[in-house]
Amino acid sequence: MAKKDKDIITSSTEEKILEAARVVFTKKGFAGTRTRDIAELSGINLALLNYYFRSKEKLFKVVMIEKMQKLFGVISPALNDANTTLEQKVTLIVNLYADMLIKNPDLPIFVLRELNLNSEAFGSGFHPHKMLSDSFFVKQLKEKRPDENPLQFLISILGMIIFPFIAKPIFKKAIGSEKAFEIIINERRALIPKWVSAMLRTK
Amino acid sequence: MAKKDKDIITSSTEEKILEAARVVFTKKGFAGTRTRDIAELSGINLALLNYYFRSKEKLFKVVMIEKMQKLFGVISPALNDANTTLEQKVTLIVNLYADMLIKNPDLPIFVLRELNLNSEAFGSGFHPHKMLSDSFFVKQLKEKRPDENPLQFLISILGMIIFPFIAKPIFKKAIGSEKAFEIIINERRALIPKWVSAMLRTK
DNA sequence: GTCTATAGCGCGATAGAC
DNA sequence: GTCTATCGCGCTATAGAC
Repeated sequence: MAKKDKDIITSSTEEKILEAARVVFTKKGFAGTRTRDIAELSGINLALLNYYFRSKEKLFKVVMIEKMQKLFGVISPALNDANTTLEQKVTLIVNLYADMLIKNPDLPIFVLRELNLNSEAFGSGFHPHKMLSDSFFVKQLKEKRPDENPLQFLISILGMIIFPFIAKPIFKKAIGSEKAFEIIINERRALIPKWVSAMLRTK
Repeated sequence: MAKKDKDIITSSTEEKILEAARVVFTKKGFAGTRTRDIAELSGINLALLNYYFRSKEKLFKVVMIEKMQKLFGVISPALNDANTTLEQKVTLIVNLYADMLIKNPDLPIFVLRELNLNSEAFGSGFHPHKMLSDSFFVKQLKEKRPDENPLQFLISILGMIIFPFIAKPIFKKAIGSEKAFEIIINERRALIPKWVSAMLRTK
């Protein structure tokens, strides 16, 4: 037991800081965030934040890794299920993302924003591209479409379900309320699998 | 002639500052940018930046409006051409975006990042959703698919062509070089129109 | 118009009492 | 562990000479 039992008996203060950090970093990005705002929101003092996490950057990295795992880990079980067809996997992936992203609409723009701003700083440790490329899903795509790059389908599927959350500020006015946005997303749960099936049938 | 001829005889200094501002703001975002960096890159002094643009924020807004027009304006002529079919429009839109985004790969993440960070600050003046919703392209979509929301197709088409540029840091390692990325995008010039045609034929 | 110098403030981080 | 107070730096913006 190398890590003590910090995972089980989580320090309440540490968790309060983390929870506030998640909110503020997500909303304002790393550069736009002031540690004072995190301290205030968590109801503790600025000094305590540095006592627990040493620096703004170290605190950010904890949040960033969490968020990346959330964004890419969600579909991991679906990608590698040997007992489902290609079409079933697409349906599952789309629905898993729809569920998770409706609850966490800012997650994709947060992760992709920070990855683009700081290309190298967070490359270590977590490799989403391997998770995708080595998946059973990609293997099935190759079998069905041996002459095409499976990445092309992958990009399209992820783009169709994730992009609306990133481009929300643009479509917001065309859509109206938050509720209307959710209706659009919920419609896509059925539309995208139907579309992808059609894409997989083209010659 | 209300605007003088500034459009023609552009002040060299002003343009030098603007050009540097485009580079730095795009790379680091508004919050991550220091006006000192812009001054240094443009080869002028920090004071001169404020002399021409009054403040960091005002300079940013100039750049932001430019970039938004570039991102959403490219397809404007294609969207409203009364003499092309739905399929032809899709092909044109995809190719116009591929051309422009290969030359400006950071443009989408820049605009969407800043719009998401500052939802209200840049809403005034430019309304991409109207450009899209009121277009002849959407009218044609409605005719072909009267029972479906044309926005659903629009989101998918834009997502398929724009998303890879936003998610580049993720796929980068799976793809390899910059050249390989461009090959993927160039393949999509033919793939996406073919796929969208199939989508439009589904029942 | 362009520069140097600096005002004035807000930031991340720390010292040190409790 | 938690606080108050403060350091020291770097930022945007401006004053003022040329």
